[in-house]
Amino acid sequence: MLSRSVPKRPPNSTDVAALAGVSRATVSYVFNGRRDGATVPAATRERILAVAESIGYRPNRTARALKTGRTNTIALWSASFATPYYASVLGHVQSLAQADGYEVVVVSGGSADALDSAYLPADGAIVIDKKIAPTAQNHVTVPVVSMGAYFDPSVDHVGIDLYAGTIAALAHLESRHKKRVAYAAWSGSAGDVSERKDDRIRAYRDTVSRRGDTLRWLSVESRGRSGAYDALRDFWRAVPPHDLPDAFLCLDDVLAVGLLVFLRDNGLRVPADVAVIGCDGIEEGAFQYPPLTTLVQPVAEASRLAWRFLLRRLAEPDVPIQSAILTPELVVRGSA
Amino acid sequence: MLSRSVPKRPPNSTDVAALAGVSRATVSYVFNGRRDGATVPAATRERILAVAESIGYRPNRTARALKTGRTNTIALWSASFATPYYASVLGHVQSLAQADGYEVVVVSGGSADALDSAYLPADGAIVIDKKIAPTAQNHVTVPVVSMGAYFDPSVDHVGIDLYAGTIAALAHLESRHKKRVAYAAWSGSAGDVSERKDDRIRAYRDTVSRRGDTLRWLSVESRGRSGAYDALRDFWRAVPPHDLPDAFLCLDDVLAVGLLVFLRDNGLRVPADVAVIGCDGIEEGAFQYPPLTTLVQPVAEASRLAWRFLLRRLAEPDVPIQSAILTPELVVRGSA
DNA sequence: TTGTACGCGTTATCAT
DNA sequence: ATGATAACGCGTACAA
Repeated sequence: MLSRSVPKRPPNSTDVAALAGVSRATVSYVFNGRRDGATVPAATRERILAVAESIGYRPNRTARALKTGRTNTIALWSASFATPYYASVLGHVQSLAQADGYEVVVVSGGSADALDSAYLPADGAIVIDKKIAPTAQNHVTVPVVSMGAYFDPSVDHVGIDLYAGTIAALAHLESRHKKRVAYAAWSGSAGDVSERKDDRIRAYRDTVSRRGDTLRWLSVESRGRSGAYDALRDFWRAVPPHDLPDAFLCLDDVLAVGLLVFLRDNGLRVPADVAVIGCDGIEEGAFQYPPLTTLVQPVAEASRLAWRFLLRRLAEPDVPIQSAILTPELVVRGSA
Repeated sequence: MLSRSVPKRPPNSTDVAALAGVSRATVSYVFNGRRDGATVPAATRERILAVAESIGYRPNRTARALKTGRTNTIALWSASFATPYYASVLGHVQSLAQADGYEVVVVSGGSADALDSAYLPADGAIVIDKKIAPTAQNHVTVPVVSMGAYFDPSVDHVGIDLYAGTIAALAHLESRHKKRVAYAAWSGSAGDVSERKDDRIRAYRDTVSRRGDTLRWLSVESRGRSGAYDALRDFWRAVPPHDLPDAFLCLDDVLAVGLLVFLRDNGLRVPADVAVIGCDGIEEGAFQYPPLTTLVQPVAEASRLAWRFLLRRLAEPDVPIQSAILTPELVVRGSA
């Protein structure tokens, strides 16, 4: 006969109740208190806690969730978490949530359907740079906080106004006498870069058009620094020398780094020959050569607000739409 | 009378059953099939699916989890997700898991207790660079796959043998006639750097001692590139010039970048005056100036294996310990 | 303090 | 071959 007992069923409240000589209700009250404010006598309470401790009892989260309708989990949705900017948002949100007793489940790709309250075990969601709101069409039934540069104003949101920021960046380039500013962005699925609704792109389009300058686009197919590097290599071959840009405004810092390194590798002086401005403010940029001038997004603040909005909404489902618009800061370093 | 109905309770299987004129069991069979292989006739099946679709029914994940004991969620544990290497692991694991119908909940910090199966809604966990195994002491009751350079061989694991890799890096430095190699690491909580059990540090200690060379340590208090930068600044001031290292081996690439930039900023030639070797192989390193020589960890492969091990363990709890040890590759670029 | 209904899907067992 | 009945998983919270 093996001493190893049969695969142990985790202890449940019935076990605790039996061993402590009380009912399951009392066990529950010890762990959760009760609505009416009444309190379990210290003696019983201690006894129950002692038993629970000794057999390693902890209330089953799933059962609790089924009964209360709360999972104490939120979803964080972004295109990718392997990207420094989103990774940093995750870092912030996760530590805020964890501090308040919530778990964070990460979701990326897929459709809005994935935010189905029944299907995804989450009480709410923070969605980054994507317009997802509960509608009749999709299955999104949990409260959503929309966050980032591309946000949905019809739900709680923490927007970041990159329109104004981009204009500031363009003004900066103008002050440095840059005449041929190009915009560089990942091509993605959202149609041609030049027609994207992104605030950065709109601001570039509006401003440059108003000035009567030519719109110049660099569309980068493949994600990552090397994707940007390769795209610029091809671009540099394809475009006639007299028509090459003297500055690049980039959708994000990762892209900017790719361009920067290509320019460096090819003996072009940055910013004298070609200036580069990024967006996001990831630490890596400040450690580039030259250090990247960039539009710094207030990630910490945005995360804090997003989390606060979501927590509030969970507590008070009927509060009016919560809104905050933050502004990025143009940090001028060496690259422009 | 408002047309807005009362806050809608999400539809459940009883609703579907009623509208389709069948029992809840049949509804369930349509969604899950039945054990005995019997099949629901096409006619009824279509009817049920149509009803379900029309009222937006989807099986409640929590109830399902309570009954089956499966959440279809796994936990991924690491020290931080805001760091490029861990972020990249997350990216891989998340997309693998999602493809197999699992959600990923991210956990960091805290104690092993957080992996309590009852407390954390997860069927299993992948733990990176941390020794956490189910023991009598903690509440870890779910299967754990230990992954990374610092792993636990008593459970399923995908180890990365940085001992051998570090020796290769040291050999490389020797071939470049570097005589005074220092090891740079984050100080962290695990005691003095020089006494850490990390394979990289052990390999450095063993090798350099055997050669009869001096062990040189740079302990970095504050995380991030700028933490490393500042630490090296202080170090450079404190150490007498004739005793300064001519090479740094770094615990990871982020640290290496910080050192690299300090050296660059201070007119030291890399690698001629001081060589730098990192560890991890994050893309950023290849885009540094000079490009970072580094020990590249096989993240994609390791993630794939970890996920496969976990899936297997969930399906067959009793398989013998699954083990894989991968080797990193020293990629020589400009910095050493 | 306790008995008990409830949240909701699953599945073994029983009935046509 | 089809489908229904009912017990079950586990904690919560109301009525007593």
